[in-house]
Amino acid sequence: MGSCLDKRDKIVLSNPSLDEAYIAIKSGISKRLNLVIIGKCVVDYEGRASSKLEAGERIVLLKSDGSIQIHRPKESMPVNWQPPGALFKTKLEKDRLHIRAYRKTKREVLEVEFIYILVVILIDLTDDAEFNLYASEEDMKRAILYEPSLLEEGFKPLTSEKKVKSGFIDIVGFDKNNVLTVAEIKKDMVNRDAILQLKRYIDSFNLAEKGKIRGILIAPRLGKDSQRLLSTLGFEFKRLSPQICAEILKKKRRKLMTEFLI
Amino acid sequence: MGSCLDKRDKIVLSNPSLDEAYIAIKSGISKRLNLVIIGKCVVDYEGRASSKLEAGERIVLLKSDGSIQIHRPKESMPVNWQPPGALFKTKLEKDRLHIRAYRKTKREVLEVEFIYILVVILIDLTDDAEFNLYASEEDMKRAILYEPSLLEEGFKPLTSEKKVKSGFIDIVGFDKNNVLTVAEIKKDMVNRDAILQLKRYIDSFNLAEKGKIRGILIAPRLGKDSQRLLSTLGFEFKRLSPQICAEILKKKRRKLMTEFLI
DNA sequence: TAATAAATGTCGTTT
DNA sequence: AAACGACGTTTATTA
Repeated sequence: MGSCLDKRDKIVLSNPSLDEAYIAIKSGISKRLNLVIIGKCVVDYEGRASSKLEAGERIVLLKSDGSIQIHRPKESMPVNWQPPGALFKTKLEKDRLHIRAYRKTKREVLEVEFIYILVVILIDLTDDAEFNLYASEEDMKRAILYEPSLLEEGFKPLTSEKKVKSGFIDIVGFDKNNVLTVAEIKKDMVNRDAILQLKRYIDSFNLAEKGKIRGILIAPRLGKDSQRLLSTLGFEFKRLSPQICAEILKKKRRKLMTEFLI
Repeated sequence: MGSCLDKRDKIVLSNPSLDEAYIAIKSGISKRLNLVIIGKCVVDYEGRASSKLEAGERIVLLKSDGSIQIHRPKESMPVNWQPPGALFKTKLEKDRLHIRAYRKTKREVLEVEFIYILVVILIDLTDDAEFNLYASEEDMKRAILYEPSLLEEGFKPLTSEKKVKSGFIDIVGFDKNNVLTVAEIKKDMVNRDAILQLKRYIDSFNLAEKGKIRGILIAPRLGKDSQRLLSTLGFEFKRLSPQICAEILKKKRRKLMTEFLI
């Protein structure tokens, strides 16, 4: 019935016939778009367990990575789903629109059988943003500059960012024995790349200094395989979780607020 | 821009202005409808943890029970969410449409800040259907270990899992005549593969024992073609439905709870 | 590929 | 509201 087609790869159908919906959904799946389908359906699942959901009106999400979720009007979790990597097939049969999601690896099948459809949306979404739980690397750096003992007792940071040939160094300062110390922060596990990056930074200091430089990798975890490379290069690892940094920053904000009020 | 209003309590807006979207969303929240909002947004969460998601295009689901989920175009789990019982508030400010979901009990706040909106759907969905989940093979095994008579009167199971060369045996024990008994569970029909798997398990016992071993296949059904192979190998079939196991386990949970209280 | 541990787990049940 | 267990848990990491 209602249909809107824009410059963007987007189609919105309101109260489509099953035929119209079928054509749209089939094309959406083949184009790997994201689909939202709202309608009355029956859902069957067969795999690790089996389930049967009788007819009712639901919101179905098909994502471009091959994941599917069936949402009832209540409850935060989908009543049925299939993780990424499922293969979608759709067909029109006996006045029902079927969507199947297979997962070969686990031998799981999810089938949604639509009796009528209220809305169909096909849309191409762009989302490359970073998701930071607790604190970003930037936040971790801020926390260390505010509370240098997070890195080590007696650590004295220099300017927050020092440019060297190969990029920007996260943290530069002097330890309690006044030894030049360079640190690289990672919000996830330290891997080979992070260690080599720190090496490039340290190599870019001039030769005279190089012997006296401490290299430290700061991260919540050290990859098992990275331990050896770390030792080889003579670097150190300091465990620091984004959670703790987030709390330090929260405390800092509170402190600033209090001081302001005095 | 595009808008469709039908007899049913349903509104679909395609490419609305933030003002149009705001009016619709506000009314949808107050009427406790289900909302689907697609658009570019920034998401902040502060509560048990904290998180920040930079701008990107996402699908946001607001349900009538006060739950909210933000879905990125990939990944089956929402990147941010709030369980049922949250309080939704929306406001228009500085060319941004804000939606906040508070959970007083856990002191959690989720904020979605829309930069532009591609689609808004308000819809009243009806879904009173029953959802039935039937047991998995693992559940069937648990049920038999809890209530061995499901397999046979007088059956005494041994350890829950016995490792043999070819894998793990589902059930091992002694029958009422103290004959060693090995059972393979299938939640569907018994087929050729299941029977041969049981054979491999039994073959992996040492020769001296082998003569005295009973082999039993436990499943809701026995495949027509499998009867002959079963007889040839001297195995038996015990009908057991996942539904019954599911009920036994439910009873067990209740009983454990009661015993705990004594 | 399988085993193990953590999760803003969620969900139901009972205290 | 808090505690405990189960889940088609999911997700990530390690062997």
